[in-house]
This record gives sequence, C-alpha cells and structure tokens, in this order.
Amino acid sequence: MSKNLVIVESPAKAKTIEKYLGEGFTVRSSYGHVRDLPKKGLAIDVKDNFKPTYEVAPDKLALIGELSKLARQADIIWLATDDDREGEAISWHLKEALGLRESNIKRIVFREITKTAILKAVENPRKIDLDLVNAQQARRILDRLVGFELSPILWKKVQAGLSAGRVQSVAVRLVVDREREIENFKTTSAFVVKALFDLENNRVLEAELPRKIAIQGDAMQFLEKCKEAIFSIKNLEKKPAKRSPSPPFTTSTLQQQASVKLHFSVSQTMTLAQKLYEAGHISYMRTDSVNLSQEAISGAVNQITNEFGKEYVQTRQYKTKSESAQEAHEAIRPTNFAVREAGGDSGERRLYELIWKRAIASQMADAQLEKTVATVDISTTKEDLIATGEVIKFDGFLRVYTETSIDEDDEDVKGMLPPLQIGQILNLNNMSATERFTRPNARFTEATLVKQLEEMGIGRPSTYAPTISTIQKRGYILKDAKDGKQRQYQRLVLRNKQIKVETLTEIYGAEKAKLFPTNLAMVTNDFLVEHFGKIVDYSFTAKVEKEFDEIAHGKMKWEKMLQLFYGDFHKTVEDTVQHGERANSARVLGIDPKTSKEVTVRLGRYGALAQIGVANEETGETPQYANLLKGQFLETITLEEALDLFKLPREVGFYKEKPILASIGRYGAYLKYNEEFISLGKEHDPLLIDSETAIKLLSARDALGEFEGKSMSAGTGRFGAYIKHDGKFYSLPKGITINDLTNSKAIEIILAKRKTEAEKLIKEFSERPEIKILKGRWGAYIAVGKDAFKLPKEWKDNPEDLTLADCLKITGIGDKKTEPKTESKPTEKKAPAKKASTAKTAEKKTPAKKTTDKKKK
DNA sequence: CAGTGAGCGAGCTTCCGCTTGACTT
Repeated sequence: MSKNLVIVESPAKAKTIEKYLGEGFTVRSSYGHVRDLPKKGLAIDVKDNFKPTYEVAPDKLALIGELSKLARQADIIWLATDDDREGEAISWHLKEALGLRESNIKRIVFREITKTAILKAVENPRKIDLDLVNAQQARRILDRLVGFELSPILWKKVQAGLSAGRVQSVAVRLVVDREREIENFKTTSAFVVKALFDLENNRVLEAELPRKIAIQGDAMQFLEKCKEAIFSIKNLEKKPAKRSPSPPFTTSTLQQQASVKLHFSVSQTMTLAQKLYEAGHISYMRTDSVNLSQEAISGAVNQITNEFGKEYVQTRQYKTKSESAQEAHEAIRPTNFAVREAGGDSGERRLYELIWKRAIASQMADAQLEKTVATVDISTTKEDLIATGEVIKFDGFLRVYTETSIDEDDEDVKGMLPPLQIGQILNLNNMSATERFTRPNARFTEATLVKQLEEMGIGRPSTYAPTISTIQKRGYILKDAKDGKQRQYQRLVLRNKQIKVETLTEIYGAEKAKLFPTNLAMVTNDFLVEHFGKIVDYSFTAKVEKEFDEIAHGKMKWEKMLQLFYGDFHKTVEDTVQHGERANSARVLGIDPKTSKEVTVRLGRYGALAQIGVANEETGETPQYANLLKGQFLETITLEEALDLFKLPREVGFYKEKPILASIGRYGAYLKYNEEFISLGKEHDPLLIDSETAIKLLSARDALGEFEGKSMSAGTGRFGAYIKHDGKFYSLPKGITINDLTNSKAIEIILAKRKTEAEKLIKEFSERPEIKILKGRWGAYIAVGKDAFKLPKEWKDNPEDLTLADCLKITGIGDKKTEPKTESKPTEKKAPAKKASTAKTAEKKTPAKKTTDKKKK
C-alpha cells in the first residue's frame, strides 16, 4: 500500500479528513502559514525586484521538522490547503520549506468537508498555481511596505509606538469621519400626524398622515381643519406579500447578529465559534461564503421535515454579493442539523442555537403575509390618512428565525387591523401632531464597523476581530457608552374638538458599546489623510485587489505592479520625512480671565490636555495642566469647558475633620477621602456636588458596619451601586440604593450573591462528575478519577472560589479528553445518567469552606 | 484605576493574513 501525506491548514479539519480517506493516508495540519516575512525588519529587497526573504517562524520549526520527516516517508504529498489566494501560498511555502520535489506533490482543493468532496478532490489533483501564489506575495509585500514605512513616520511626526496599515488606518478613518459627521449634523424637526379612532368592542384604529409637516403653524392649521371633519373608510386594499430568509452565516454576519441578539463582542463570538468548531459542532467559522453543501442541505431538509413538516421545506442556493469573497469554505452551519443543542457553556450554547436557527431557516419556506392598507378620508381636506396592518398567513422560516436589524431605526411592528368596511364612519378619539427630529448616522459598533469594512472589501474573515482589537489597543478607538441628553419637543393634540399644545421632554442620543475615536485617532488620521490620501482612501484596497486579480490570472507581473505602486509611494514617504511638519494638534482657545494667560489644548504624551500659560525659564513659570475628559475633543472643546477642567480637584467639605476632595479620573468622577476613592457615578457632578451630599455619601458607607470581622463599604461605580467587602464587590439588586442599606441588608446581599455563585458552581461541576475538590492533609487538591492535582497557592486555602474553568486549566484535562473516540451523540446520552452522582459532588463542593473551619478548630 | 506633561537620547515600536498555542508544583 502506498503511503500518502495530506497537509491541510486546520487540525480539526485534519481529523475529519483522515476519517474519510482511511488507510494509507496520514493527514496533518500546517496550522496556517508556515513561512512569512520575519517579524522584524522590512525583509524586502526593493532594489532587487522586491525580493522577499522568508523565514520559518521560530514556533513553527518543530512542526516543519515533523512534517518533513513524514514527507520523506511518503510516496505522495497532497497539499490540501484552502482553495484561495492564501491557501495556494501556504502550499507553495510548504513545498519550499519542506524541500519537496515537484514529482511527488499533488495540489488538491475542496470547498466543503464532506466525503464526496474529498474523494472527488483526490481524483482531480493539479499543480500549484504560481500566478495565484504571486498574487499573494504581492499582497503580502505591499502590506509590509505600507505598514513598515508608514508606522515609523508616525513615530517621528506624531507619537512613538503608533501603527498604520492598509486596513487599520481605514477602519480608524471610518470612525473618525463618522464622529465628525455626527458633530456637524444639523438636526431638523417636523411634525408627524397620527389619529386614533375608537371602534366597537374596545378596539382602536391607528392611522397616519403619509407626509410630515415641517412647521408647527402648518401642523396647527391641519388640526384646525380636522376639528369639524367626518372621518370614513374610503378604501381597503389587501395584498399578499412574502418574506424570505437570509442566507446562512458568514463570519461577518455571524458577528453582527451575535452582537445585536446576544450582545457578544466580535472577538467573543469568534472564541466561542472556535470552540464549537473544534468540538465538531459547526463548520469552519472564518468564511465569506453563503454556500451550503448538498449534504448539508439534505440534512437541513430532513430536520425541517421531521420537526416542522414538509410544507416548511424550501431549499435555496445563495450567491454571495461581495466581490472580494474568495469562498474557500462553506457558510457557517451545524455539522449535524439533528443536534439541537451543543456547546460547553452557555455562551457556546447560545451561539450554536443562533447558527442552527439561521442555517435551518435558510432552507425553509418563505413566510406568507397579507398586508392591509386602509385609507381614511377626511371630509374637510383633500388629504387622506393611512392605516397599515400585516397578518402572517403562513409563518414559514419565521417559525425559527427572525433577523434583527443592526441599525437602530427600529421600524414599529405592525399588527393586524381590526375589521373594517368601506364607507364606515370612524369616531375620532384624538389626533396628534408630534414633533420628531432627524438623527445623524449612529456611531459604529464593533459589528457595524465589520459590516462596513466587509462591504468595502477591506480585511478578511480571519482579520475582522483582530483589526477591531488592534485599533482599540493602539489607543485610536474606545468602546464606550454615552449618556443621552434631554430636549424638549412640541405636541399638538386635538381631542373633543379642542386643540392643546404640550411641551414634553425626551432623552435622546444615549448609546452603549459604541466606537468613539480618541483625539490621537483624529490627529493621526488627519496626518495620514494629508500626506497619504491615496493609501487611506476608502477605495484603495478595492483598487489593489483588482491588480492582485490580474496577477492571479497571469495578466500582470507582480514585480511590475509593486514597482508602479512603490515608486510614487516611497517618494511621498521620503518627502514627508524630510519636509513634513510634525503633526500639530495645538489650538489656542483664548485667555484665562483669572491669570490673563493663554489657554491652549494639544495632544500630550498621555492624551489630550489643556494648558494655561507657557513654561518660561527666566521667570521660572510653569504652566498648569489638566486632562481633557473622555468625550471632549481638541477640535471642539470651548474655552469655558477647558477652564472648568482646572477647577478640579476641588475641596468639597469636611467629614470627621478631614477634607473631602472631588475630581475626575480616567474612569469618571470620584470623591477622595482618607486616601480612599468613592466613585460618584453619573448622578453627581464633581464640579457641583455640595458638602452635604458628599458627607451623606460618606456616612452611608460608614453606617454599614462589619461582617465576618471585615468592614463593609458602599459606593457607586462604573457599573452601578455596589457593596465592597473583603476586597470583593457585590452589586446592589434593582430597586435598592445606597441610602437604603443597613448592616443587615448588606449582609443579606452578600450572602445572596455567595449563594447564587455557589449554585452556579454546583451546576457547572455537576456536568463533570469526575472532577472533585477534596481536602487533604496539606490543603485542598483536585481529584479526577484516581489522579490528584495540586492546587496553586492562591487556591489552597479557599478552594471554594475555584471555577470549573480553573480546574480544567490546572488539571490540563480540556474538553478534548472526554471525546477521544466518541461522536456527538453519546455525550448527550450520558447527561441524564450522571445525575445520581451529581448531588454528592455538589455537596462536597459547597461545604468545602466549612470543613476547613472545623479542622482549624 | 484615580498622576503624569521637559530632558541625557540607547534601543525599541510597526503591517495583513493564515492558524491554534499553554511555564509550574
């Protein structure tokens, strides 16, 4: 029998494929790229036709050693890396790094991990496509040149340690541009007219004027006209409509829906998906394809038929809309549609459910709707009111999945209209004209930024999450919340033939988990736009991608492409280094009336600052500094706002003969008393808070007294009100404020939290009955079957704080160990059988602390 | 967590795209 070595990119894939190929085939994984440009230095000889110097990364040396040993023993080496540009390059690098001969390598590709696809691939081997490899090299080299020539300019002209690149700089630019768009947005308002009619049996009909009225006077006039009007149903129209499901998930749509439905960050989503993938529950999670394999589709059909019935089946083949998609994989889907629940923890389980629903829905019938439009005649005007309703006649895919819009403009859900007849006279309850305001585009969330990047063809499924982290890590972007502001609006109400004008207030513009640019981002972005407009242009990637495609199709030489790009680019780099001014962020705001000195703002080493006066060696004068607050921008801060910053820290008053200071730190406003910090939360302004309120806050803390020999304190932190005891934080339950706290109430809260935490642990541990925490002569240890594992120092005396995750880490038994030969089904069966033993484990777990206490006695 | 903000001027920082790592007692 001949010996075959197959190399794929991912170890999880290797396992599955080995099963399909059977004897004579050894399947190994390259774990992604095996060779690359070295981490440090340019490693590109620009003068010698951009000749790159590649190296095997230090942590890949052992792998390459093992693979070449296996390659020597094999007759044929099958290079089965992904069917895209990067995959082709990985095959080529493998060939080079392993020193393989052309004669015994075969390049095979498949876009789905199914037995048929793999076997078919093996029957149709080809050679490595060097044009495609060259396209990848051009991509790699261009990115290195851009990144490693631009970043050092930023170190010189803006700030050390910064970075720039084809992808990240555009991501930052999007956020900066959006912020300015919001800042410059001119809000306008108009009046929306709605009428509410009373019908029989306590039913109501709501109808709306199809146009908005710009001016309040006109709105008033309209209502005046309606005072004496007779309202009647002029027309009724019923129209069938349908709604179709979305395609199954790609990486970016998964990130978007997990963000809006489950509130996961993009990196959280990817970590959880990775776990599901490694456990064999879902197909590959880094993909830009919406395609499903035939086998997957028939799996879905079976499941839909069994669970919902034949009439719910409607298979579809989706096509990608994105030009940049390379579609080397399937869409994200469950590996087995019959498995309704999967995943180790609640996050994984919820993500799996989402993936299952979306994939299954994609093969389900359209929902059939009936839309009703009722036209309401107003006898005194030529205009009509419109009432619309919607009834679901057949739910179809809506039975399992409804897409949530990731934009905030949540359209109101339409219900059914009450029974109506043409000519029916309606009885007006009231008609209102309410002032509504236009809104600027919302700030990006992580997920909407990914969506935007994908639409522009910038970045790849494997880089969306890392890019989002990079721009935050570099200090360009902050993920933050913003409080809403209050504003007043007018409302005219016609009721009982009388019109009343009301002035109401609303909160608007509150945001959560949104991306805000920092001052650093604005300064850096403006610098890049000024000097390297072409590179940070939104269409730059699309432009170079076209050229990479030409290289891939053999229509252009990669060296030529780089030559054309680099000549121009490098000249600009040199020019900027020599003649470009340092990025100057300073702005003069005016004169401080107190000192008559100039007030300026600029970007300092640690962020944006305001400054009064300048350093003067002769007079020995030093300027005063103050940080700008979160959300204050160099380009928009006013003199008054800047001067306010210098009023802090400020002495608010005295408590027990010691001063209370109020100020603002990186994380918000706080009181400082006796070297201790008390967060003020959102309801108190450090500039305004009075002595009485501050003392009240302090004495509320004192009043808590002690518990278990340690004092308790309370405060309001970033995440709400809390009790602090023995270094731990306990958040207050809803409805209880700091002022309600007494000693016994606080103890009650602490005990309640301990109890729920213990219960959580018991639940976790009950799923792994083989893991127990026991007390030995020398302290606690973890027992797994007959094996014992020592605990690190910090746990030895309080093993009750150990979580299951800690145990798995310490013992090294990951989830992998439980499934060596089993498939997904047996694990499900096991669960109920375990229950008998769980109670005991649970008991052992909670009283662990008490056992220690007894022993001590 | 809660402040800092110059300067000796060494030696350092950085890209995008593939993939999963895991030092102890």
